[in-house]
Amino acid sequence: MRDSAPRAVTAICQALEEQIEHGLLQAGHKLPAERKLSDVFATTRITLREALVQLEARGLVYREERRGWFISPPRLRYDLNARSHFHAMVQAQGRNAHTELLSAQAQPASAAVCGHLGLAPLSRVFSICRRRRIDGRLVLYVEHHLNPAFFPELLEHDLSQPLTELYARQYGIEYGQVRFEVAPTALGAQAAAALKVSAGSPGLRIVRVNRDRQGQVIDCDLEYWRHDAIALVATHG
Amino acid sequence: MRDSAPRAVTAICQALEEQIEHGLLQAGHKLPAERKLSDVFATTRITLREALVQLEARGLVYREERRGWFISPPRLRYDLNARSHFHAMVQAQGRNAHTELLSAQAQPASAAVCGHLGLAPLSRVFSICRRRRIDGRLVLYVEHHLNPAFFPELLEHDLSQPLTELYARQYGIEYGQVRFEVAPTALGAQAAAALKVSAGSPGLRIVRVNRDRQGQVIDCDLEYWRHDAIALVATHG
DNA sequence: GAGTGGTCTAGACCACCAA
DNA sequence: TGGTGGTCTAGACCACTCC
Repeated sequence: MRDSAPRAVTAICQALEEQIEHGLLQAGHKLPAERKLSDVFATTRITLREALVQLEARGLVYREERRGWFISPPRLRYDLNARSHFHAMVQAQGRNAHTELLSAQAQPASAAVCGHLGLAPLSRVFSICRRRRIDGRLVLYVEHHLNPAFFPELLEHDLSQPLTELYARQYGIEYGQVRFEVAPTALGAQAAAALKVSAGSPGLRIVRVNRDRQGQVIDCDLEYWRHDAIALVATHG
Repeated sequence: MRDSAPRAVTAICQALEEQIEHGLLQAGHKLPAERKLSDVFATTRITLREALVQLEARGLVYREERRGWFISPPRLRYDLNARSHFHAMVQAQGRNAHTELLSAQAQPASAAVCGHLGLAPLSRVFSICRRRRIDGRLVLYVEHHLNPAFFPELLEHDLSQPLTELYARQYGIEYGQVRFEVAPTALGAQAAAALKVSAGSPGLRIVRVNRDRQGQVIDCDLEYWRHDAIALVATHG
């Protein structure tokens, strides 16, 4: 409980933290190479990396696979009450949003997805995978799984536009009730690769199950966020 | 992206995972010593520990400071819509809840707490620190900060009982609107010590700002959860 | 091609927990 | 008191990024 002689890791964390707080290192700025930093702090790479991993856990720095360590930008505020989509949310906070389509296909749904959508096992669904950036930084890997009953000929349409617009314009569907499930977990292989983070790094998993105005489940989203990229906000009562 | 020869860490993770899935290792069960495990997998402690840290990030195992590694129990479902308190929530899920009072005092509030409560800087508040267990496992460190205007002579009362009951019985106060802020982060020194986890391990921070039926802010809670102990659930619209 | 991060080895000492 | 986890050292090789 006592720190008579503070650990090396703690000392490194505090030093870097102070630099960040005083603005000497700014959001998005790249840190020096690990070997250089371990020289600066007169320690080994292993020890230095442990300090960086702790700062990563606290959300002060992040890494891009094989590219190095960077100073984290502020978290996006994700309001569960608001009915807005990613781009609107990001732009409302004065930041730049970008979405990239990774894949779109009809395929048999996983057991979990069948459960969320209330479909029979092995039902086919439309699955759309995308990744999203805020100010250029990869922050979100998301799989949309759509109940095909509501979306005939889905794959014929332009899927690079916001889905909510496609829903409204092509199918006359608008969101009603939304159910969220949120749990901190490690990013799986797919999400990690898409976000260019090392497999097993911490993330936040958000499952959205969306209903239309009549209360029917129309689709579900599996979102995998960099853990330090968002802060959820919700009001109840 | 390819795993021609899977990493040692990955192989260890998969082996342990399989044991857990097949029920050979059950919730709460303690794993063998790190040195023994590193022998079993013919690797070094460093490598073995990295595998354990990854499983920890995924919520499959957890550790208690200086006591070893254990298999994680299922997550508690924390329903943001429900108005129930910790004990009711835990018991409703067939598990055993326990609360321990760590401290209770009147003190100047931090800047963040003043902001949440809408008080002038350096206002005095009642601060109550507790830690909570599920089935004996430490999972939550929480600080309650109460606006003293609503709670005259608070410290005279029995603070080991559920606060909601105290509010209702002694002060005639019931919760109205609740606002949540949720962010994954590392556990701070205080929370880590209280939960007996190594400082800097991953956690989930939840801030609750509670209003009464008239819409006045009466208190706020700063909750620090073991990251693998809960899954949030919320419904909107 | 140089330099970087990702991964791994083979030890060591200390503080603390349990017996 | 013996064994454990927490911490740290001093290297190494490889795959990839970036120039």
